[in-house]
Amino acid sequence: MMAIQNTLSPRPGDDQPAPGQSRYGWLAASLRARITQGEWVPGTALPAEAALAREHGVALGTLRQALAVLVAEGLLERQHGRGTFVRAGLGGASMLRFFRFRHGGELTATPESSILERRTELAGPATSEALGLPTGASVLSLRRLRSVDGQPCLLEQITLPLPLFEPLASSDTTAWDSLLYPMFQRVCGTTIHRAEDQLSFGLLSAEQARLLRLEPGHPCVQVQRRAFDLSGRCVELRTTLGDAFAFQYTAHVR
Amino acid sequence: MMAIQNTLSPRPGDDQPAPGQSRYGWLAASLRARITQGEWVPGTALPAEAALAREHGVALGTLRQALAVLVAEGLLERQHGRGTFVRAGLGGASMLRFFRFRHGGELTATPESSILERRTELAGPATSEALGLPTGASVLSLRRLRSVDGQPCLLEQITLPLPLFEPLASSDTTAWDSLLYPMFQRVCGTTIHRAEDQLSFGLLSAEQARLLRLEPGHPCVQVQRRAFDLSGRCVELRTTLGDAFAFQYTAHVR
DNA sequence: CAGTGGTCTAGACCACCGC
DNA sequence: CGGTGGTCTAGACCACTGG
Repeated sequence: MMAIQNTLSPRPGDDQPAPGQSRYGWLAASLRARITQGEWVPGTALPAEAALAREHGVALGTLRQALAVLVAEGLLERQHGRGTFVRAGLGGASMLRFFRFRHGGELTATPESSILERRTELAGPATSEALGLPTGASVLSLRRLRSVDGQPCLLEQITLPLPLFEPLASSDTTAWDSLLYPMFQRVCGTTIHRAEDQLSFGLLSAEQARLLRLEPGHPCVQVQRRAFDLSGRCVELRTTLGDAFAFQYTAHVR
Repeated sequence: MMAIQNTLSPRPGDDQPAPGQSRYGWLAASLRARITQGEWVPGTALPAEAALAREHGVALGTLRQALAVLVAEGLLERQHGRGTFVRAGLGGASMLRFFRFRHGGELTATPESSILERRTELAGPATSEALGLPTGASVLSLRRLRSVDGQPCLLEQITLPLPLFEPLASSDTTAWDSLLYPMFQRVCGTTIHRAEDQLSFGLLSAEQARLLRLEPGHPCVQVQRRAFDLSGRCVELRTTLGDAFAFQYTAHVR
């Protein structure tokens, strides 16, 4: 005998769970879509387990398994007794995980930021490939110097896809926040959810050295970042240079 | 009314689960202990879920939750249809995650190894602290050069606690494997389960440069490793130096 | 085919949070 | 206190692995 589908069909339109997938996997995908499409904004709470389970016509355990997937992905955060929340994006000065700079005596929380240059330009083949843009698309190109106590410490080159970051193409750069990601969120509605940072080593060019107040040829660490939004799309390319002697990072193996 | 304990008491000696802990948490701790004490050797399979659940007098779901904890810790590995296995320790040349060296044209799998020096010495305060040894304990100190195609690439200083690594104090170092961790496992019965690598930057001393066939003052990356066995005890300290221009690493943020 | 882990259910009860 | 997520049970059935 055929399995009964469910006498009261859940959420008209997303009835049938399993082609080749598990039910919780399909459920997770369904919830993921509702999150990335902004049905629940970062920081807000989802409906309770029981409500979601009823809505989708599954057992509590199955729903919990789906939520566990999204928690593991870093999309959700659960708090006992309070609820299930969509996680806010990257907040703090995440480049500081690679460098230690002194502010007076203590370690810095957030360096100051100053935009040296802002240009609209056409993306080269590598850039448009990385950002998933058509060839010849427009991007916003930024050069930025970050300082601690007026002392320059990090030099950055940032590339942003342009239809998306249009609001930043004309606003007053001297009024920008020192943290870009929360501003991306507020001004462009784009949440930076995760990033991949590729570290390598090099020597400063004359111009780079001048901006960082170091000697030409001074050793530096280069961080090449690709940052992704909630839906997994790459929405920022960034190259950061900092004094190699300020470099410090701890990696965990296995 | 008091809860009935379980008419057939499971595993005499470890009856009572919950002081302040969940049952699965306590179960996980119990299984973790049996693993670290060698009841199940790395690579071997545990009894089936059903058997373990019966043995401990818990429901299947609860036992699965306990196993999930140990899987997340990297202690166990589960394979659908095959079984649940104790994971083997770190195997490959894990330092290569930080450097790219060329072997002919391709990237290297495993560099050759040569022991430059082996000494038994007394641990200083920092060393005995890190290894959890009493002050004045003996340790084995190694200096080791690793090469690709006869070209030196990594210089290492390794410190091992001595009662544990006694078999290595006298054996012929020229016969040692190029990978130490599998040898630790085979010869000393110690499994290296995880490690913490602290990266920083520096310049080569004259002697270091000579061994690596670079110039004195050449930029280098220093990896300070603390490696841990299955029970979480630190059993190796290692400092590795390599050409900064060969450095490359990708970090994932959030 | 027998044995393993993976999925799913429908409940009960506990622990935490905030009002 | 009511609402939230966390723990636990006792089953049934599915999917993969190996002989």
